[in-house]
Amino acid sequence: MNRIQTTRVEARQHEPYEALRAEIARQHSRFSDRLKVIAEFALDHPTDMALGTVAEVAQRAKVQPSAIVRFARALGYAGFTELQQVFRSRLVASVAPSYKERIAGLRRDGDFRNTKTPRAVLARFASEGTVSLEMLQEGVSEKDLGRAIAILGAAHTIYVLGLGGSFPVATHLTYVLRKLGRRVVLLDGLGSALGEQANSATPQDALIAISFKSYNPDTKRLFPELVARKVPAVVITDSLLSPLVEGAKVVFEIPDMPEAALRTMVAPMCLAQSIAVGLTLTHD
Amino acid sequence: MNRIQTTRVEARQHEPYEALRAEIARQHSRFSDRLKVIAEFALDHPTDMALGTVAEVAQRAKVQPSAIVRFARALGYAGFTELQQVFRSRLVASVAPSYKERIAGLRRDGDFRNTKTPRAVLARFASEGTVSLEMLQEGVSEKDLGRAIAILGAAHTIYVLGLGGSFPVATHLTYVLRKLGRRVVLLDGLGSALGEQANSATPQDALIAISFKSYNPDTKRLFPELVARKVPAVVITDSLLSPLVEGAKVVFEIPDMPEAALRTMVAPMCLAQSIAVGLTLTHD
DNA sequence: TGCGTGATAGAATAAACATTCCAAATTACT
DNA sequence: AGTAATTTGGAATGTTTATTCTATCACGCA
Repeated sequence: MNRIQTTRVEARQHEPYEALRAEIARQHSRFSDRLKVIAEFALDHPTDMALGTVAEVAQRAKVQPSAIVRFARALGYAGFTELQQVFRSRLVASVAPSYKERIAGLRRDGDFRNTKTPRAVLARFASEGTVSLEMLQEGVSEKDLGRAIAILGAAHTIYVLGLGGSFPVATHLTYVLRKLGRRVVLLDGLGSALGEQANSATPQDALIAISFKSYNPDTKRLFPELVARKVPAVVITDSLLSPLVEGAKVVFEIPDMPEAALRTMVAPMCLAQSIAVGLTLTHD
Repeated sequence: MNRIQTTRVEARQHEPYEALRAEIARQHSRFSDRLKVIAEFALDHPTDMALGTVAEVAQRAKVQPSAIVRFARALGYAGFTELQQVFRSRLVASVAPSYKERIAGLRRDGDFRNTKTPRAVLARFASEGTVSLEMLQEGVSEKDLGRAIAILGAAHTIYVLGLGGSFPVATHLTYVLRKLGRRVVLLDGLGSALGEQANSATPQDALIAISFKSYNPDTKRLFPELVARKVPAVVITDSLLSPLVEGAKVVFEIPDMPEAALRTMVAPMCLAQSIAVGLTLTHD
């Protein structure tokens, strides 16, 4: 009985499931013995109801499979399968809403669809940026950050690789690192000397590479070379399937947002800055 | 809100699913075409993988059911059913919004003040970024945006001036503008030729200049020159007392945040991007 | 005690399902 | 260019799974 009240708080999020709970509670007294057993089991073990087969649920609830089906029918469903969908909706609702769902939520708030005025464009990019920052905060682990900082902190010289759309991130990172007194080489490919710029990198140095879809060809080419030369690499990219993942010591994954008008560099910039500033902590 | 954050964190700690993600990423390059498609689908739609039947998943991923099974076997599982258990474990792990998580969430929020761990640094910068994006949205007027876009839209060539800490914003703006097919000159001072780079600017062109405290000396010198030559100027800076204000046609003021550890370029980046994309609207 | 009503267990059945198999197609190799 | 090897699509297969059926059981009532 308590159970029903306490979960009420979340009722709005998974409506159908909560409605089912209420219905089961309401009908409980009218049920036959066996149905009562099943009703209690269902309220206590919603996850089992969602994922188990009829036979499994029956065994756990210590009843016959047919009783489970009768239970579903008693609640007005065509069969167990239909009832199970409701329990599954609870799982789906509880899982961390993906980028897609969050954006969908945002769109409902603002008038995102009609990106007709400059102001709306700004609003859209600002919102996307906010979401991406939130996701960044949640998605980056203390462990990865620590390892990245350790690698860069131990480096004699830090090589920064970020071309094309990622170049602003690279320049910003370079700027901050230099402000903090680090030796930094920005691999900017100036004079088509990208390879030569990276020639002096050794295993005592470190590489931090930034690249997103569609990955810059020069980045794609140079990164494996440096990895092959045993230069420890920290990577900021958009997918574990990125060409920069193989051989990297640490990978920060910043997934792209679906339906984004244009990739926002807000999160990568923020992460880069955090890594750089994080370097100062180890030296206190 | 708490729930979302904590489940994300837990998901990362939750071994089997994350291990599977890593394994899929590791093997991705070795997979055949069809298997690659499925691998990407699996990473993108874990919930579908958890709850769907082979036929459903196959349909959604636009492959044959048999390919799904082959995918599971390629990863070392006996079949799809076994693979699916791993995806289901993610759902199970994400449910259970117990008091445990709330405590974890609260502690993170409490950690906010003392910026001692890399994670706290990230949290701080991300929060600052979020705030600055909100303020940007509120502080920028439709009118200024429209005027800035009109000026840049009418320009034959757009000159972008942003040095020092603002250089990343300048490179990003340049990148986006060029993607959109604009003629852009990035005044980067390469080879100490800043003045020469700007020589060709005329009143038919436009200048967009970005600079923040402490204002870059070269920017401070060059900007008035261009204004004197009647090049219409749009400015992004931090104060109306900035050296870039005099002579500017439009000024976007993005004040520095009090107690900011380091100026975040998040808002300027976002504004720059919005202006650039806003240019496309007038041409529809 | 005997009859009737409804519940139940367990087997029977039918549907859904994952998996396997094989021919065709594509790719790699000689 | 020809052959082997791999990949792929789609139907066939065998298994699992939900559902239905029926005989039996429990219980209330006269």
